This record gives sequence, C-alpha cells and structure tokens, in this order.
Amino acid sequence: MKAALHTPPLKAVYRALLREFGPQHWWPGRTRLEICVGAILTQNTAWTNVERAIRNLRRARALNLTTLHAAPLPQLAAWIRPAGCFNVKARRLRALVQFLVDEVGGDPTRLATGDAGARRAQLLAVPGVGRETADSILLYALDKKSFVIDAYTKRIFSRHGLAKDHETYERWRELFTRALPENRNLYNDFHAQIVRTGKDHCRKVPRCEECPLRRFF
DNA sequence: TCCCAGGTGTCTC
DNA sequence: GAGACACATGGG
Repeated sequence: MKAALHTPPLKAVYRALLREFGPQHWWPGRTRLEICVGAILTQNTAWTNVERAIRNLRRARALNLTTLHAAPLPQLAAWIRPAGCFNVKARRLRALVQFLVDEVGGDPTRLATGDAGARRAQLLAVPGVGRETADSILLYALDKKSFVIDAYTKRIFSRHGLAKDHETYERWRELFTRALPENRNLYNDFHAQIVRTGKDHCRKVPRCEECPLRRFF
C-alpha cells in the first residue's frame, strides 16, 4: 500500500465533526427500498432534486417494488424527472428493481442477509450501480459495514493532503477502512458528517478558514 | 448565463 | 488504465 501524504487520526476527525454538527441520522429515507431508489437518483444530483423525484413517486403511490417493476420506462422517467438524467436513471432504477425481484423475491430485507462482500459484487453487476451507489445501499439500506467514498470525501480530504483526488475509489476506501474500527454506526455517521462538512464549508471556498478539519492537517 | 450537485457507462487512445 | 463526454434538472 502506498503511504498517504499525511495520515490524520480519522477517529479524532470524526469526533470533531460530531461535536461540530451533532449526529446526522442518515440516510434520509423511510424504507430500505426508498434508500435504494435514492441512491440511484442522487447520482451527480443535488439531494433537493432527489426529494422532488421521490415525492412524485410517493404521490403516485409508486414507491413500492410491485409498481416500480410494472411501470413502463417512460412513466418511470416522468416520475423521476426532477432528479435529472431521467432517461438514464429510469433504466438504472429498472435494473436495480429487476435485481431485487430476481435475487430476493422483491423483499429488500432479505438482501440484508448474506455476506457483505458477496452482496457488493452482486450490486456492482447491476447496470448503473457503481462503487459509491453499491456502498451506499450496503451501508444505509442493508446495514452492512461498507464505507462510502463520494465526491465530498475526495474533495475535502485531498485538499488536506490525505490522498490525491484522482486516486481510485478502492484506494480511498482502503485509507478510511484501515484507519477506522470496523463499525457500522461509525461508517454511517462519518460519511454523513463528511457530506455535511462539504455542504457547509467546502462548496466554493478552496480552503475554508472555518473548516472544522483544519487543525488535523 | 454559467456552474455545480451525495455518479456511471461508453468510447477513444 | 486514464481522460473526455453524455446524461439533464433545478438552484445560486
């Protein structure tokens, strides 16, 4: 393994963020299925737009596997339109729903059983489910210990020298999982804290003077 | 008007 | 393997 430029005490970083923001109580979804749907819809999209799309699905009483599975692709696209890339995401959503139907008989709870590594491989084989989406589903919908790396993680920690932004997803994930105890609640809230930090401090300011992480780097 | 947002797949070299 | 590009809406 290549050495990081700096290896900050990530547990202490998390504690600092927790003090700053408080527990984030993620994911903002009511059911396992809703979290899976949100994970697809949020790809390269602001969460406010995802909420609009989910609201459309709920209003249409389509936020269930039976309706999602039966819906024609154009209907699916119309419901999720506010989330952007709606034709692409409709196909991805359809593929994920098909996987859930085929693999666990339409019961996402059954997906939560079984080995995390094997489930990750299965999810990555679904068209439109990449590493971040798979890890989000594993962690937040299936309660598996799978750390999520996203754009905020790379942006924030590359600015502080943890690793280069262009390093691979798996390399970033390895940096965090090696430095942290394997704990689902920690993985869950740490990622949420990172997103909160990104939204509050790092959107447009390259090196925010008020960044709660500054003292660690 | 332009840039960005909790990515992924495809194509080209 | 890396980089460019398409997908597309809504907010600032």
